[in-house]
Amino acid sequence: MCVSGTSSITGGMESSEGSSGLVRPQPVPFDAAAFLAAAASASGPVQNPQGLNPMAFLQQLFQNPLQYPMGQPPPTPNPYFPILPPGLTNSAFRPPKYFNDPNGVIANYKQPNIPLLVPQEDRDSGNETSSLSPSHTPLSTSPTHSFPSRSNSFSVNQLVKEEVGAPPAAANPIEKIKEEVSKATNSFLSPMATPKAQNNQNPHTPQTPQTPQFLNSMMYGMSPNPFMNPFSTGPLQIPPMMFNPELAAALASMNKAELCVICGDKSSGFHYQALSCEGCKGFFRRTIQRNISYTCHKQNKCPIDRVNRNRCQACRFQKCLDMGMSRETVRSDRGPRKRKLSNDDDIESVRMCVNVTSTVSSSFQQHFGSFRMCLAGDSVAEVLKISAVDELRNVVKKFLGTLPTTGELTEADKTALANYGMRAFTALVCAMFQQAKPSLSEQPLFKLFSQTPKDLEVLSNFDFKEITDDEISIMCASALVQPSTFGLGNHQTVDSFSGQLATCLHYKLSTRLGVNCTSTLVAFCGHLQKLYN
DNA sequence: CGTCAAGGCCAT
DNA sequence: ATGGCCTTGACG
Ligand SMILES: [Zn+2]
Ligand SMILES: [Zn+2]
Repeated sequence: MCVSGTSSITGGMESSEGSSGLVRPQPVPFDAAAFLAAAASASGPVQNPQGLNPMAFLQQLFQNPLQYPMGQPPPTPNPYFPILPPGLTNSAFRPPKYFNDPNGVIANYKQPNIPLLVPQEDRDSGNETSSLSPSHTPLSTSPTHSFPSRSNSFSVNQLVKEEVGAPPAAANPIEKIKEEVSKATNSFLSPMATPKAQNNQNPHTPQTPQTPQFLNSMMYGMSPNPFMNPFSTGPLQIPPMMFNPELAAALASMNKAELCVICGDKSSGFHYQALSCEGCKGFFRRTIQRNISYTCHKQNKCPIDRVNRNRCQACRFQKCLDMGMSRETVRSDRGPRKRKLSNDDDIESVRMCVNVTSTVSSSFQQHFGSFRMCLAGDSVAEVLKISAVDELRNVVKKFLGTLPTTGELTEADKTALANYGMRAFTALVCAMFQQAKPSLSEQPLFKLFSQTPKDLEVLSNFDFKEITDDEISIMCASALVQPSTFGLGNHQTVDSFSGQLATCLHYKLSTRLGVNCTSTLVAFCGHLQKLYN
């Protein structure tokens, strides 16, 4: 069941040199007909009893082939596969009633707060900026300070817009942090990916189903927006959504939820976490707000439908609860919802990036050597001298052991990450060094590539020449910390940390590339994903 | 700015 | 009390 450390990447390939190579994992065949039959005959949300490959199901839907980006199906059946049988329209992928979620895995999924290795006590003492600056050369063009610190909109126009403001000299260290924040706001702090469908359509032509904003909620229960983490698989552990627009569209179209799950009237969206009509919404709110209790005068079995829903308040309220309406989401105080993000959070976000980056970067250089120093001098980075897969796996596991959060994973999980990510890791390192200094491709590490030369081709589309050591470290760590790894015991931690790494990379790129950081990050993530095919 | 999901309003 | 429609505020 779990990925053992022995032989999942090193296949039985005998290369002529006798060195073990990195083998591309292959997708396994999938019996789509059997799965569709099971789906058609099911009366509720379909379980995935055999742990079948979800991508193959979607492939059936869309004749064009989709690649399964993770290479292999999950080793254990995934009971949360949320595909409904055709014809079941009143579907809402919300816990607790619409998922098979007996243990509340989805309903209770939350991103944990990851403790950082860097202590935070001197957060106000103002020495932080020194760690910001070394690799941060101020943008040559005039910085864009005059943007509001938190923009509510994200548009290309705004990004492309040139600002010609004089940079205010920031003497106060805290001002410098704020300056960092505001500089990063329009690139680093804005959404990484806006998977907008092309909406240049004629308003009179039938609209192709757009991906609703709440698709993430439907797919991921209460988890945070997966679009913010390009690597996230969500608790369902399906392939990263960012690179599967078809997957998103398919699930969106299958989630045409129109009816109130309580009375069957036309629904007006989610209310108190249940798909419901205006009537049931108001009824539930009044009941909770005024703390009313009802009694059924029959057997607590009154049918609730559109015409009869007012016959018995007790049974209606009970059905509201049964269908998943939550008391907690009725606001008791009249006040507005609390905002989740503030300027302080922006500062905190930048601080997190700085801390995580410095930890990862120093550990990376300690284990694998410095990219920039290798290019500058005659010394060859240690990583390039690695000649055997087992050796690489050991160093990688040691590296993972020193990172925040992955250091706390079990040995088996670290092994799983190393096995899954080693190929991409090697490809990244080789591509970086080769691009910057072609003569280095004589080094032993490149020999591990004899079986998969295409990896370097894939990465040749990405320009690594100007890259910094910090960025390399984060990129390589990202290659290893992939939530789509199979057999993880602690998937949640990996998912979360992969998001932090992506955020760090986004931030680092923003200090070097300004407004181009987002597109660069997305491009990198896209290329990286191909290495797991 | 548009969407989602909260509360409020008020004719029925 | 109900529920169709409106306003509001957070979020992306
Ligand atoms: Zn209803
Ligand atoms: Zn009743």
